[in-house]
Amino acid sequence: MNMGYNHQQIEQKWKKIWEDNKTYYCDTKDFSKPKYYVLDMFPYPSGQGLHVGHPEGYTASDIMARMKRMQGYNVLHPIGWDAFGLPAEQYSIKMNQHPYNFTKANIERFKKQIQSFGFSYDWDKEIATCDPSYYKWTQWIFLKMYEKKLAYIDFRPVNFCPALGTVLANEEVIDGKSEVGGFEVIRKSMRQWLLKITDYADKLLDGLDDLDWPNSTLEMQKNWIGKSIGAIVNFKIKGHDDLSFDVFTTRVDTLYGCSYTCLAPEHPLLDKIVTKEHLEEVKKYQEEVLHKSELDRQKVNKDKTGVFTGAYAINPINNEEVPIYVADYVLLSYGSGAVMAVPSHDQRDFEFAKQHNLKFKKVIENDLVDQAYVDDGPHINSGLANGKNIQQAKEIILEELKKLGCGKEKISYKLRDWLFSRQRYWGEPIPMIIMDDGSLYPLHESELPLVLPELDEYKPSGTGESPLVHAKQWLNVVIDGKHGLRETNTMPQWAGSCWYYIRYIDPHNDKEIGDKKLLDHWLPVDLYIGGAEHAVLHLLYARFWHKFLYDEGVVSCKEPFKKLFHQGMILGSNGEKMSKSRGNVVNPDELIIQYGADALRLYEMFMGPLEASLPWSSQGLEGARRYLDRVYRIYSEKEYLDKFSDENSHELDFSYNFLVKKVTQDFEKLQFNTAISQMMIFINDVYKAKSLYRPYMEGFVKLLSCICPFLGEEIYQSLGHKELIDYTSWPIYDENLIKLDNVTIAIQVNGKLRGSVEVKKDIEDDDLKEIVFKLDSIIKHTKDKQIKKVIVVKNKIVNIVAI
RNA sequence: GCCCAAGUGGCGGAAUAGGUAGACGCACAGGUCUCAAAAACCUGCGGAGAAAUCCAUACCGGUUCGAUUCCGGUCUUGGGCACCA
Repeated sequence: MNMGYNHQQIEQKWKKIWEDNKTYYCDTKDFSKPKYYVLDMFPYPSGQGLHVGHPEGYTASDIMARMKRMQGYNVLHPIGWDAFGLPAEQYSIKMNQHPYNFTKANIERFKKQIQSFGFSYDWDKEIATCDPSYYKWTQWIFLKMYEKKLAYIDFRPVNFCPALGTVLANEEVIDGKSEVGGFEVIRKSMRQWLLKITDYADKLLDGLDDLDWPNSTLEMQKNWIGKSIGAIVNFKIKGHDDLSFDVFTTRVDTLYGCSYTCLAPEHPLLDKIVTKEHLEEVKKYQEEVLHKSELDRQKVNKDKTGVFTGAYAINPINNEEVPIYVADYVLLSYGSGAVMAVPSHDQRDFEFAKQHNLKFKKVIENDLVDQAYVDDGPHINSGLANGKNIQQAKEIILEELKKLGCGKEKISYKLRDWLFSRQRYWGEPIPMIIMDDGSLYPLHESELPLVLPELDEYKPSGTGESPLVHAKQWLNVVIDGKHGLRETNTMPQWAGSCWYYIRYIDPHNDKEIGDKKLLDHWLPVDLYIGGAEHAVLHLLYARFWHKFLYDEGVVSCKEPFKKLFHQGMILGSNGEKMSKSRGNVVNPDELIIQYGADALRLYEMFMGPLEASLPWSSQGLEGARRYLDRVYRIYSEKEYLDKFSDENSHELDFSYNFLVKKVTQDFEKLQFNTAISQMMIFINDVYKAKSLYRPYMEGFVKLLSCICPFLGEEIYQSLGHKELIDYTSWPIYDENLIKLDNVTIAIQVNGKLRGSVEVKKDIEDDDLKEIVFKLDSIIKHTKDKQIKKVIVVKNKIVNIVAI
C-alpha cells in the first residue's frame, strides 16, 4: 500500500475544474497569439478499449501542447474517432444490430479513458468519421474528385469467398483460405471505384523534400511512389506483322544482351500469340497463377516459374529472334506488363534463365559466373555502344531505337491507382447513382450527406456486393422521370482519416468544409504524432487528398503535416507484442486507480526514447510513483516548506538553470526520457539543499505539470496561486549561471586514462601541460619513455603520446 | 530476396561535429530506524584481480594520439515490401 499523496482525490478534483472551466477550449478565431497545432493520429474505437500503448503518443503530444500554451501560443489540440471499420461491421453481423450503436458505446468508453489521463484535448472540436455531418464533407471531396476525373470505375480482382458470399480483405485471407471457417478464396474481378493518385505521383514525391519527417518514412514513401526513368522498347512478333508489345526497362543499355522476353500471365496479347503446341501448358499456368493471391505470388521468390509460349519476338536493335515466355514474376500492373530479359545483367532474369536453360549474353565485361553483373563498366557486343559506360550506352541505344521508331524514354512509377471502393455496409456511401442507361449521376452538393440506410440484416449479400443491395427503397431512385440505382459500394476506412485534421479547425461549420480564413491560419499541422505502421498508406493518402484540396483552392499550403514523429510500441514485459492471444495486455484503467494517471504518464515518458519499442515493467511504474511522492513531500511537509525562501541563497542556481535549459531543449526534440532524468537530478539536489528559492521551486512545478498535470496543478495551487498553471509563463533560465569556472580535465597516456585534474576553465595549453607533468601518476606512466606528442582538447582532455 | 532501423551492466536506458563508457531509474546487497516488518533514508553495485592493472559498447578488420560514435565486412533482432525490370 502506498502512503504517498491521494492521487484519486486530486485527479477527480482537477478533471472537474478543467471540464467546468473549459480550460483547454481553443478559440480558433483568435489570431492574436502565434498558433500551434499539435495532432494525434485519432484512434479506432475498438471494443477492447484503450491499452497502455495508446497513451504513449497522446502523452507526448499533450506535453507539447502544455508547454506551448505556457510559451504563449494559441494551441489547437483536438481528438476524434476513426469510427468506420471492419470490426464494427463484423460485430454487427454477429449481433444483427446497427454498427452505429456500439461504435457510439465504444467512443464513450474511449473518451472516458482518455479523459482519465488528463490529456488537454479541446472536446469542443471532437469529430467522428461515421457522423453524417462529418462524412457529408468526405462525400463532397469525392464528388470534387469525380468532377476533376480523378475518380473512375474499372474492374479489379478481389478476394471472393463463395462459401461466405463476401469479399475479404487481404488480412482475412490466410494461405488462400478464409480466416473464418477456412473456406476457399478465389480471385474474382469486380466493378470498382479507383482514385487517380498516380496523377499526383510527382507532386507527392517532390513534396517530401520540405518535410521534417523521420528519414525512414520519407524513404518508404519515396520507394512506394517508386519513380524510375527508363525506356519502352517495342518488340515485333515473328510471323505476326501486325502484332507487337512494349517492354519497360531501366537498363536499355543492355538491350543487345536480351536473350528472351517475358509477359505477365494476364497479358492480353498472350491469347493471340501462343502456338497450338504450347496452348494447353500456358492455359494451365495462367490458371495456377490466378489461384495465387498477389501476396502469395510475391512470397514464392526462390522458384522463378514460367512456361514457353512457342512464339518468338524480334529484338529491334539487332533483329535477333528471342523466345517469349510467360512468367508470374512479371506483373501486369507495373511498367507495361512485359520485360526484356537480360540474364547476364539482371539477377531475376539470371535465375529464371538458369532454371529454364536459356542463353546468357554478356554486354558488359565481367568475370561473374554465379550471379548477374549489375554494376557499371565498358559495354561489349553492343554495336555503337561498345566501350561506353551505362549512361552513355543508354543514350546511344535509345537514340538508335528512336530512329527505328520502336523505342522512347519513359518514366514509370510503382505507385498504382487507389482502389477506393469496398463491398461493405459500414463506410461512407459513394454519392453516385447509376442510371438504367448506364450513365452516372453524381449527387448535387445540396443532396449531401447521403446517409446510410438502416437495414433489417447486415449479413453479406452472397454475391460479393455490399449489403446495401438489400435496402430496396434507398437503392431505387427516379431522376427526371428516369430510373437508376444508387452505388452500393462504400468508401474504405482511409477516406475519413484523409482530411480529419482539416475539420478539427472548424468542426461545426455546416456551410462549408471549413472557413477559409481559419484553414489558412491553422494549417499545416505543426506536429503530428502516430505509429510508424502508417508510414505509407494513411500518410500518403492524406497527402494526396491535401494536394488535391490545394489545387481546388480549399487549403493554401502544399503539405498537411510539417513535422511528423512516430512513437514506438510498448511491448509486453517479455518483450513480445501485446496481444489478447498472448495474454500480456496491460490495462491502464487499473494502473490509474492504483498509481495515478500522473505516475503512468511519467513512467511511459521515462521508459526510453519515444520512438523506441520498449517492454513494459510494472516495477518501473512503481519507481515513477515513488518519485512523485518525493516531489509531493517537498511541497507539503513542514520540514521542507520551512526551507522555502524568497531570497536566493544561490545553492540551486546551477541545478535549476541547467534543468530549465535541458528540459526546454529536450521537450522541443521530444526527448522526454532525458528531460525527466534531469528533473530527478534536480529533486535529488533539492533534498540536499538547505534553502529552497521559491521562484525556482515554482518553475520546477511548471515543467513537471506538462508531464504530470494533476499533481502540477495541485502543487501550484497549494503554493497560493489562484490562477491555473496552464496559462502561466514558461520558465526562463540564465545562461551565466550555468557556466562553470572550473573544469575537470581527463589525462590520458597513449589513449588510456591515467588521471584527471580540476583546473580553471579555458586555461592556456602550456599552463595545463605544466600542471599535468607534475602529477605523480603521469610521471609514473611516462618515465623511461620519450614524449612524442601532447594533444590538448580544450576543457576536455590531455593525451600524451609516449613511446 | 530487397529496403529501413537497431544491437551498451542483472534490466530500461545515458553519452556520438571522435575526447573520462554506464547519467537517471529499476532490480539486488549491506546499513539506519523498528519488538519485527513495511515505508523512508544512507552506502555499494559491468567482469577479472590482493593490488598495480587488465578486459569490456554484437563479431572481425581498418582509419586515428584517441572509436560506442567514422569506414569495410559478418551475425542477430525488429519494422516495411508491390520479384518493380
